[in-house]
Amino acid sequence: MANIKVQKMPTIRRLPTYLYKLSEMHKAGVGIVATPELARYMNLAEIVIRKDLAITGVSGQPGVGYKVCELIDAIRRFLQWENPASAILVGAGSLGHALLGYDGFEDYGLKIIAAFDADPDKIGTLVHGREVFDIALLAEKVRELKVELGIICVPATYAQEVADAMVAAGIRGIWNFANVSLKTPDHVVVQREVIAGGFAVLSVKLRQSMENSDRTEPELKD
Amino acid sequence: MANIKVQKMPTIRRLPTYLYKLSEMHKAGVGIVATPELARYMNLAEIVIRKDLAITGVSGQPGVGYKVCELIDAIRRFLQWENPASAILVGAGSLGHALLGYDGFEDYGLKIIAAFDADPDKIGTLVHGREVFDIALLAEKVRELKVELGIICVPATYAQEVADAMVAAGIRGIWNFANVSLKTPDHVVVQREVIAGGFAVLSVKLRQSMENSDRTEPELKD
DNA sequence: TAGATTGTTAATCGATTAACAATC
DNA sequence: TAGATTGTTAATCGATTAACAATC
Repeated sequence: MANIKVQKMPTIRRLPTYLYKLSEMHKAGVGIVATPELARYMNLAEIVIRKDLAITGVSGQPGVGYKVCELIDAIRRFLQWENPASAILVGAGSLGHALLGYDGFEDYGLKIIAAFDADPDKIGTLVHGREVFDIALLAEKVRELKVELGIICVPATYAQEVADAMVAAGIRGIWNFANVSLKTPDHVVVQREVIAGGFAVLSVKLRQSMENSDRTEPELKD
Repeated sequence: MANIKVQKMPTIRRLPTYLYKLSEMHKAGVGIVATPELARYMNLAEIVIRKDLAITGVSGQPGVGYKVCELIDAIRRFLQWENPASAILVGAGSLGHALLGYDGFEDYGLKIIAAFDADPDKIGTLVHGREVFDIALLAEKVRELKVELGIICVPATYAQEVADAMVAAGIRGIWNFANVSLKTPDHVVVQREVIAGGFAVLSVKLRQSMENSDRTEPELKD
């Protein structure tokens, strides 16, 4: 099952955004940042920012703020992004392409070093500089390259067998973009990404926004 | 600010997954589904499933289960996915391609009808059957095609100006894949998608999994 | 009637928010 | 000292889980 429950999920999900903003500030030569500025950037209340940053263990200076560098280091340490984990990606379709093309992952402790596919037309090609191998070579390559993570971008129907192959090859963590919940042994961790889930939230927000405007501006028409 | 707060977020995020599974069952001719089966599929406790389904308003039959069709309809109604909303997408890079290429959105009440980009090399091309227009034509096309939603897939630096253009053109909802929080007027709803956030969660899960195995199998070595 | 499942009510748990003292 | 911000403690709120009666 590998049913690890993570606490402070909302905070953890925001950490990459802090990291991005802080890196920008660092590049711009800014050394100190205080809660109000981050609150404005994140569109969140100040108290949320302070609680979020507390998770990393850094302490700021009352009346002043936090050291940008310290925060960057602490977030990267908290997420274990100090030395990038190497990953392989299975499924060189359009989503696979998109993930292979995203440079930002390097900053996020993720290095996708190879791709795999079952389609003979794709095997042997290069996608954003990474070779696409025959899926049959998965186990071999994973062991050879000492890969820890697997990213699944295949259609739902094939996702479980790909996961099984990854597990058999010794992978410890799976980032699953396919539309199924995977069954894996306890020592393998799975994170499922449901992009449509975000769209569902947007849809509900839209409905609420309509309802609100109906209530607050009822007689705008005449 | 448009700071709409949505309750039962976790449930809402799972609805598309139920919808997918239920549609599969429907196609396979299954008429009734009970909690235990969904619990197995979702890797969740039965009580979670029942609470999730309750949000849609359908009532099942004790001892039997829920009607698959009823659930499908109710979920689609709840999310207002009965008649698809039309959307335009800005930024025909690799992520834009991936979203344009994802067929599943049709089932999820989303119809991306056109794309926009600033790159002259991309303008005029077709991506998965949709034309890529000059970003300068955004307002015109949005009004002409009566578009309600905008999807932002441009680099963080350009995201705010794209959002401003969308708002000016009359768009009511923005799905934002760029690495910034957008500022929009109150009547415009924004949903930000931080894909790296999922990876952050995976990273924390991995750490916890390591810590667990350290604790439970301490003397495996000898 | 027996077995299975729903759906309600209550209990627990964690996350969010508020207030404010401590610190620079 | 005055102003700003941190970080702690407590209060509120909502989500998750458990127990079980009601229903088929």
